[in-house]
Amino acid sequence: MKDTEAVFLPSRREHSKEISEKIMELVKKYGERMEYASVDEAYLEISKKTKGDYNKAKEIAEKIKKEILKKFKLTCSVGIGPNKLIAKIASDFQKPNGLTIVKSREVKKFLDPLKVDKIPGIGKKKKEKLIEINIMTIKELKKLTKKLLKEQFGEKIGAFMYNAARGIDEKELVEEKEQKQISRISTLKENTLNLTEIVKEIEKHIIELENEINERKIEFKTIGVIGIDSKIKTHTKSKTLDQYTDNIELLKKTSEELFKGLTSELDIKLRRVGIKIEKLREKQQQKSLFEF
DNA sequence: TCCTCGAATCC
DNA sequence: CCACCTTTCGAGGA
Repeated sequence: MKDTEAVFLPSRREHSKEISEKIMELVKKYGERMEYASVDEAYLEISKKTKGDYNKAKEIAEKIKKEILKKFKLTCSVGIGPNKLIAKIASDFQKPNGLTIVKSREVKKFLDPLKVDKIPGIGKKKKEKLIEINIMTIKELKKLTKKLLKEQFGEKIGAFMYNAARGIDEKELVEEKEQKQISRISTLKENTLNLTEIVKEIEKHIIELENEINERKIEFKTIGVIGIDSKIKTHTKSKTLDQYTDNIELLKKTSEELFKGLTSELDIKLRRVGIKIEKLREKQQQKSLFEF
């Protein structure tokens, strides 16, 4: 049984990605601009079309939901709001198959009673830290000063939390996001620190990366390896090359060296190992002799 | 200011 | 719920 599942998983993922792309295409026609947030999430800008009329926005949302249901037999959840943050929280509000509208003047009323972790970016850790100081809801979160939030959570995250609690989000839609890294990670059959075993596992990932690198004609400048030990602690090592490359042998060699360094510093066995390339760019035009 | 490492988040 | 994947941030050092 397990084997069967394993065989079907990759193809199913491919398939769902295809469907996702078709749905995204469909959605995009309803707005002015769209941001692909993930395989099953997108932001659609309709402010010009609706000119702030939420009734119009609602009609659009209903049409989208209907068309997706008809063409793909799938339901989806939609959130409508004055900015991406509110739209996102609204879309999470009723799931599945929801449609939540939050007008500008309703933002405060909508956010106040929600638990802090409804804000995207506030997960388990920040939630716990806030609970420590008796902050559970967004209304309570607003009692904290920007200064305190920055001290406790850092400059950027603190400012973000301060604004998010007030429904403030000025971020524009990003239509074309460029991917910044490609990684693969997997769980070992048995935990180990043995370099040969690890390299064997990483070999598989490198083959996958090689395909992607070739298909997309990209180059990378940084190579990183990651190990997660039996206590679920993360260990990483990375190396930035002095030039961009698409050399797979170099990727192999470098990752092995990085793992050599990584494992030598550890006395706890690794459970999962992975590899990543970052600082990506389109492969440059072949240099002409002249340029060379 | 860049690099490295790790934590946290999300899907 | 877990495994996997991506991104972003922060700290510390070069």
